Amino acid sequence: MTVENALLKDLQARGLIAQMTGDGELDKHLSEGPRTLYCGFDPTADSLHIGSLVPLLALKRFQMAGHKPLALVGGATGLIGDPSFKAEERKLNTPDVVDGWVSKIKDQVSQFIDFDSSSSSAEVVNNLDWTADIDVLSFLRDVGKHFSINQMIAKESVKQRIDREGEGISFTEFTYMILQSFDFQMLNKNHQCSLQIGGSDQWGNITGGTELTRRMNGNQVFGLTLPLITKSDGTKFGKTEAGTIWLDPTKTSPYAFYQFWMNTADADVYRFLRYFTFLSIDEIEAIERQDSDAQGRPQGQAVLAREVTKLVHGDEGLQAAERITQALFSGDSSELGEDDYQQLCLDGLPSSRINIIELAEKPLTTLFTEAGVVKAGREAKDALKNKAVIVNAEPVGLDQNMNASDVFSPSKALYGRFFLVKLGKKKHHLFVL
RNA sequence: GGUGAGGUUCCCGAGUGGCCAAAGGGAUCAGACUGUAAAUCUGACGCGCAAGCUUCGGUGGUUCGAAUCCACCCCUCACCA
Repeated sequence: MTVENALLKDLQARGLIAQMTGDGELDKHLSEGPRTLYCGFDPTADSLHIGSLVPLLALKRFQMAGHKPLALVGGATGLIGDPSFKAEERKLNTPDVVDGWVSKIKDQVSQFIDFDSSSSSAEVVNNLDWTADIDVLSFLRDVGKHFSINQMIAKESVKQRIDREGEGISFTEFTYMILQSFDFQMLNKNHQCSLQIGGSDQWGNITGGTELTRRMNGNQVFGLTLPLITKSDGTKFGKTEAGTIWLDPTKTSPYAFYQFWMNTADADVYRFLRYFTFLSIDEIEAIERQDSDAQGRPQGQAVLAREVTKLVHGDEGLQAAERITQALFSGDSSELGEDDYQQLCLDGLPSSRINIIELAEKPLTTLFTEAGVVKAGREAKDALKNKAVIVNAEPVGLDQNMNASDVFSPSKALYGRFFLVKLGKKKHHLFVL
């Protein structure tokens, strides 16, 4: 579909439009003036992860184009659980747990959108506010009556739960779609919200909302979904062996976050620049061109890491991440002063304290396992055998395994207390006496 | 409810009495090559520095010896009702 609206054009050029409702009418709708749109984020953990980044940035893209974004935190829907494309029923979290997560996610969401830009100022809303006090009978009569079970069952998003033998869906989760549709209708009524955006897995829930709004409010509203982010090698985006990449800096340090983007495959990096940054398409294409002309190392990953880290963790977080990266990967740690080592700890370089007394009896393999440098002693052993372990620029072999007190003797420590351990090419850990 | 198939180490999947910590593949980790890529090659891959210790749905049993045989139980899948 060809679009006229500048914002939609940009989104399309970035590959950020999976589906749209309204057969071109959304195009006109957005061009006619500032609109209010919303995107929901359910509290399923105490932090959002990078999977939520695309919709979060999309809200910002709309805001920059003059529209008013509402970030909805699902205090109510989080109590129910979205069954869309989920293979199995999820266990319910207790209300106080969800409530705690709501406040954290409110804060997180808030940092991405502008709350002080006159007519397009963002707002954060919580769907618990309009669902908590609703009574069952009203809900069933006023809202439920508009939904056809036949249509709900036919939705692709719940199909595998309906069709598949051995897996079922509870009435609770089945109702999720109605709740989310109700949100859209309420936001339309109270905030003149006319567009909902979300991941492509939300299509069914979103169209449910446009239907309900039309029936209850008589208003035409729109939906737009963003693509599921895929990786060229087919593995799931957003996870590493070490786990999920969270937006919360205490769960994933800015340094680890930066490194995650740094490790993006060449085949994905220019696409990701389109998805995850505000760089213009022209700028991104220029980078791509330069990289393909130049021999050797591309700059795409570094640009991506810098841009996204800055968006999520601000200038300070970016600086911290770059400081560590510079110190560890430039191969020149001799430049670092005592204060710099202090700073690396604060910046989020993994570190642990060591106790000299315990060292005498402790093999290096155990020490590294306990510090979380490796998952099992075997990995450490393997690395030691391969001369892949470097402590303060000095290689350490397997023969030193039972000799920890010598390897980490105070006389060898930098500034009397620091040991920079490198295991393999990418794992760094700071041990402090 | 009936019939059939099956539950093996992170995943897939061999193994039907000792040679089994258990083939093969994937994932992962490390090395070489590189760009903190990709592809490729090499090594490791239950836990443990080691001696050694603990695994093959669960519980008992047979046996010098079981993932492999027996009994019961639990669960999954397929087809039928």
